[in-house]
Amino acid sequence: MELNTAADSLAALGHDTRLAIYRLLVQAGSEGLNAGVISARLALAPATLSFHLAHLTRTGLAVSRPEGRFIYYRADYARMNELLGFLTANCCAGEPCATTDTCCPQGEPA
Amino acid sequence: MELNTAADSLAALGHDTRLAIYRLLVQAGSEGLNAGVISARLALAPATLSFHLAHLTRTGLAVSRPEGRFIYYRADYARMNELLGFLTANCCAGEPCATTDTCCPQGEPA
DNA sequence: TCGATAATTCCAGAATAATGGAAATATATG
DNA sequence: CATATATTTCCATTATTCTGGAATTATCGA
Repeated sequence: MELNTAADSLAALGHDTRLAIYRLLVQAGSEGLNAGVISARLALAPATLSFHLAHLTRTGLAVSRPEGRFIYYRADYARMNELLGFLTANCCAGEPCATTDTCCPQGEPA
Repeated sequence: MELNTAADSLAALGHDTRLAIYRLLVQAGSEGLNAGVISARLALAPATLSFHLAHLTRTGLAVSRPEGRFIYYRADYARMNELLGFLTANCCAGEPCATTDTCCPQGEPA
């Protein structure tokens, strides 16, 4: 993953409202949630929600699927894990990193 | 970790220059790097670097330690892992999430 | 103590992002 | 077909963030 792409994704998550939306999607699982449900749960104006959903979708963190009049959004878990991997990759300068404070509790990722 | 705090941290990482700085710190390990080294490696104006380092420090992702005329910065790995944990917590709506595409390859975190 | 080096703070201009009302698009239902 | 519902797009306003030159603070070495 390019630094540039990772930064875009992190910026997408770096906003209270978008992060709240994203967490709903992560928790919702593979079914996802439609825009109306999200709008109701977070009390967001439709235009505002649309703006943020578009942002999450543009960066690949969320994926949309039309279903009749509704549009369902779900978190792309593969994308999420790529992003998490990017942050920890090549960490700790070769120190045994599972023991250096709490870096990489599962050991240095590939 | 509060949503609000997580969003601030993610926003801090959601900028090309800051993410580049943070990755240098993550790779540098517990010694960290001083501002001059970072400035040289990324070709940043001192004021600009200072601004971004302050941002990373304010959110707790980086920690500074003065050493003579130099100020060393290092990544706070514990903080990083809290943040990563926040993103995946309660994921996948109870589906067996290690098998749902690639969510939580190590299984649902606590 | 003085000059050099490291880094920060101050500041203002430039750029970018967020918000939500209103109009537009699309689908469903009677 | 007409109406209701779901969502998006358009647009203008407001707010926030980024950038880097210049001044400032602090430490080092001769």
